[in-house]
Amino acid sequence: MRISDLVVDRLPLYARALANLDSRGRDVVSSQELGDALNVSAAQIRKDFSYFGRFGKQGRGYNVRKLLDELQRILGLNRQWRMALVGAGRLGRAILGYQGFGPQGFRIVEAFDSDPAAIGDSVNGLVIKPTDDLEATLRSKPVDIGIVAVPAEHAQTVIDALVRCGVSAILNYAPIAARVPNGVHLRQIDPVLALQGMTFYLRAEASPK
Amino acid sequence: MRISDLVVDRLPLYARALANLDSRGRDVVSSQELGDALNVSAAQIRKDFSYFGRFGKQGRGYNVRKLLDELQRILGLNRQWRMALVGAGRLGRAILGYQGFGPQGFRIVEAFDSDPAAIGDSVNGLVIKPTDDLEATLRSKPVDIGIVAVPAEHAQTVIDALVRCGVSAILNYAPIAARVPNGVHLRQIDPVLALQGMTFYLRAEASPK
DNA sequence: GGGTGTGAATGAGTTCACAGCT
DNA sequence: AGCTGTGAACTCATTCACACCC
Repeated sequence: MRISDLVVDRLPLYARALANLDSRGRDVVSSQELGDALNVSAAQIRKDFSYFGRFGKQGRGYNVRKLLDELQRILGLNRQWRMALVGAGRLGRAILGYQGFGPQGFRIVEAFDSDPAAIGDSVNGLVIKPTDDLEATLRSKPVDIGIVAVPAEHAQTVIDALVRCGVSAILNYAPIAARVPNGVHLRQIDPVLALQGMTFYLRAEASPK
Repeated sequence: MRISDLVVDRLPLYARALANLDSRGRDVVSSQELGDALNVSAAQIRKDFSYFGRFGKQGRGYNVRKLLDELQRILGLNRQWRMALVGAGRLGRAILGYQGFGPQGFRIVEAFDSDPAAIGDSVNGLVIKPTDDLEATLRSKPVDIGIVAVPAEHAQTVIDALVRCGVSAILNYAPIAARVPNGVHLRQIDPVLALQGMTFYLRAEASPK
């Protein structure tokens, strides 16, 4: 059975909320309560879970620990994921320094840049390699996920190279509408787009008369 | 008439593509061609535009410059937007240094942090003020948009403070499901969620037998 | 009583397909 | 001939509402 992207994208949200509850010692939760915390309807949550199994107990709710385990298994969060970063400029270095990936099992194991001034630098214990070596490096030591933080004009080229190395999930920070072949997953981090999506409403509301 | 969020979120994408075409000297484009470049169907694009007016010419297509102007007007991109950043740690400083906001009319005009060691630092010509002064500062010199880059545990408090100051659009980098009152717009930048949405598929595909 | 799991009903969003302008 | 603009058809997603179980 085909599960919608929208459903899949909500699962990590649920997992995060459950991890919070778990760390606070909570052991049972209802779809209602979970939904209130996440701005999602209780019915939505129950339906989403129902695609994967029956994890709750009628009259009681869900066991937090058990449900969290299930979600982590479903999402593949119970293992380490190896990532390669391409582009080690300002943005790339901020990504390298970001402390939020590790605890969630995401580890950057290679970093590339094409600027001779950057190559050889050691950031957070990782030595920056020349982008020219990307294909050779990733073919001998594959990664699961690619992170693209190069200027817009080079992003598609880099993405194509990653795909050639068998990377089938890419997190792209460059502001372009990237193309990837079927079977390759792509997510976009694009703050400007997010801002522009909001100014539409500000514009409308800011004119009271 | 009520326009869907999904439509609004595609408009900036169109605007960006048109700006590219314009800068390359192109002056007419069809919905087909625009769609091919963005992985959106031609019908979708025509329908999206139709909510706002009739911008094309049958048999010819759209005038790039004119359509871009219309979209910029609709999205409010033809003016400057004042933003306040809260949280000037690693992430916050990377945001302050990001070169992509300015050219699109987004300017960070205030930066706050609660760490005494950070307060007073000058980053990119902007002096970091204590978060305690946030409300006083923003009440006397309002901003349009707030950017939140504080640790998860403080994010909701900061968001509430911004809302009290009349900020009605917030870009949140903290990994929480934030709550905002009706009429306040919120977008989330959350790379970990994006990654976790992809590992679901990797997990499934990685087990061939 | 309380809360899940789930078909059925509703609602939203996208695509179709074609009339009509250039 | 070519491409827009748009109702109508369709597909996909969410909510409803209730049988069922703890």
